[in-house]
Amino acid sequence: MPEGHSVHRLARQFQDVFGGQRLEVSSPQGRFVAGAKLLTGHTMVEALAHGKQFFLRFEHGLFLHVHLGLYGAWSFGGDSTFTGASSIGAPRRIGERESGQASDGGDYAGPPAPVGAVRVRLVSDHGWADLRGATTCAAITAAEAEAVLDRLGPDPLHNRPGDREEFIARLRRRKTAVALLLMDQSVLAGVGNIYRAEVLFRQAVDPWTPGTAVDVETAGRLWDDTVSTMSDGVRDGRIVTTPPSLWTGGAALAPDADAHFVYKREGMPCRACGTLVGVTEIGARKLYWCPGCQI
DNA sequence: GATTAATGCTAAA
DNA sequence: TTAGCCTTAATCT
Repeated sequence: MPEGHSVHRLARQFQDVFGGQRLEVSSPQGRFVAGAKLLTGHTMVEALAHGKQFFLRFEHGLFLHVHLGLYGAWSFGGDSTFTGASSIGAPRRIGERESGQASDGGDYAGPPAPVGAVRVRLVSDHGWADLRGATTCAAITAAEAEAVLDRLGPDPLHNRPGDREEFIARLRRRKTAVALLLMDQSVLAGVGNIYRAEVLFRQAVDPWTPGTAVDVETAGRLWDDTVSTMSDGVRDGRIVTTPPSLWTGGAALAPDADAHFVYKREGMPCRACGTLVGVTEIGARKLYWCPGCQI
């Protein structure tokens, strides 16, 4: 379920806590035993994210490739060089949250016994990470990693030179509905169902507009707003697309009920115009939108 | 205790 | 277009 911002946070956390560390790699669940053998005992030199694809590069040239899919998640723990145990990925209660077994003392005695179906366990001298429920988990070569990246569109969280123009071109090349194109990872890498709905609302774009009918200026605004809202998501560790003025009680943090404009708000009045928010299925996913604002 | 839905994607039909 | 993947939390009986 995580969108791109969660995967970028993962890459940052893996770089911080495992970068340059020699890792023991195992598969308590048993489904990744062969891959684990190829990686165990090697040093993780770099953690990378592009869209929702996640890679760990090891010093001998192989990569661990992970895609969390709909319900994958990592959980962590370790000694004081870790910021405390946490989990990132599918919601374990509300968004991403601390999983509660932080060990902040200096008496780290190794990882706990695996709970549930742990596909991969990584263990360093200072901590551990467990992966559950991922769609993709593989040990691959540099060429194979390159092939995965080649299929993807620009990632708004990288926002490299030329990315904005590339997105605009890819969006306007196809007559598919813009709501589908925003979730097409070859057009835009990292956006999922929440950012899709929220950015379309914020930019007042009709979700059924064909890509070919989106003007350059509007396409540019979609990119810019995606960069902005997803960057906030990386910083906050949750998706908040509403401004503080809409948070009840003047709260410093957005209450969950106030965090979105349309996502999961079907039947409730639009925060801007009062029209009831609608929901429909498109591409086997739910699309939320305001029939009043997004003409 | 059983069922369903979820921030996703692939491959088969 | 549909089934399936494989996990958890929330929502039912």
